[in-house]
Amino acid sequence: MKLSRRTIYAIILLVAIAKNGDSGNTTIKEVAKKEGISVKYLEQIGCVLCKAGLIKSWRGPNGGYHLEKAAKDCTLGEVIKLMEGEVSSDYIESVNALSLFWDGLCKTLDSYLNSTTIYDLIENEKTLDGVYDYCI
Amino acid sequence: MKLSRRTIYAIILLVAIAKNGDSGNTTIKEVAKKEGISVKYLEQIGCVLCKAGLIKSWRGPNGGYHLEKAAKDCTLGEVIKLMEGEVSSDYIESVNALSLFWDGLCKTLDSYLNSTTIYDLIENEKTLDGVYDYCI
DNA sequence: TTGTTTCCTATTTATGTAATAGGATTATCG
DNA sequence: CGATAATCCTATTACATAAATAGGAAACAA
Repeated sequence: MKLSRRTIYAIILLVAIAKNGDSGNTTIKEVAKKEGISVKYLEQIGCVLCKAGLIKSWRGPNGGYHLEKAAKDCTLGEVIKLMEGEVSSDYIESVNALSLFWDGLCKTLDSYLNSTTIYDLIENEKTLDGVYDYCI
Repeated sequence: MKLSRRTIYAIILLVAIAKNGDSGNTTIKEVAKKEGISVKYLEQIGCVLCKAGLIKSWRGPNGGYHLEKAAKDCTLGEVIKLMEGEVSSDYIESVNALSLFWDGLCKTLDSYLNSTTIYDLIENEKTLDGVYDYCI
């Protein structure tokens, strides 16, 4: 019942890319440095996100990443499923007493994760940082 | 986002103990054999549950376990928290964009886990096994 | 051609789970 | 008392996965 760093890094990367929007490319090096993450490790994660079609990449100078779809359409459920893999329940499903409970748990989790997007995270962050979209 | 075997074994053990009720003691050996779990491993788990006050033990011949409180009052939240430990969120909490999301996730999970009890699991199992409390 | 970026693959290191092992303690019963 | 049967305690091993490191290949711009 925890999120691996791999997944958290992926989310951090997506948030960084989304924040830049179309104003420019986001590079691994830049994000890794700012967040104190290993460049080589974050590279691998960028690669996975790209293969899965969540982001689009360009190589070479001025290269980097863009989001493939709008931040509002990128759910955490999608990201987490990609990074953590399918919830392996091979053993738990063989336990009769637990199968209904487990199904319910998965549904509860999914509905929460699929209703939160990268866009939401950026909004949350703004609130915490005391930056608002409007002024009085 | 998975349950360790340790936790599943603990739940299996609690269910077995609850099923016996006051009709007799439940032993590790008996449950381990029936469920195909290592006796020595299940012993360790029984010990943890006992220390935490979820079950009560007697040693020696005719020894074994009883529930410490009613199966309806034994929530899975309690059991899972005990076996899996506190959800370690040391890193995730330092990520501003994720803190609100994480809080919400924990609340969602807790409310589901705390609303399911060992008693519920036994009822679920009965349903699956085609055994009902009443007949038409 | 040089430099900068993503991409690919292999290897190491660290960590925690699952299981094994051996014995100590407690209690029953003949 | 002595044999037996159960929980309890602690240490160690085996295994899997996560996290990180490493070296270079491919793509691209100036």
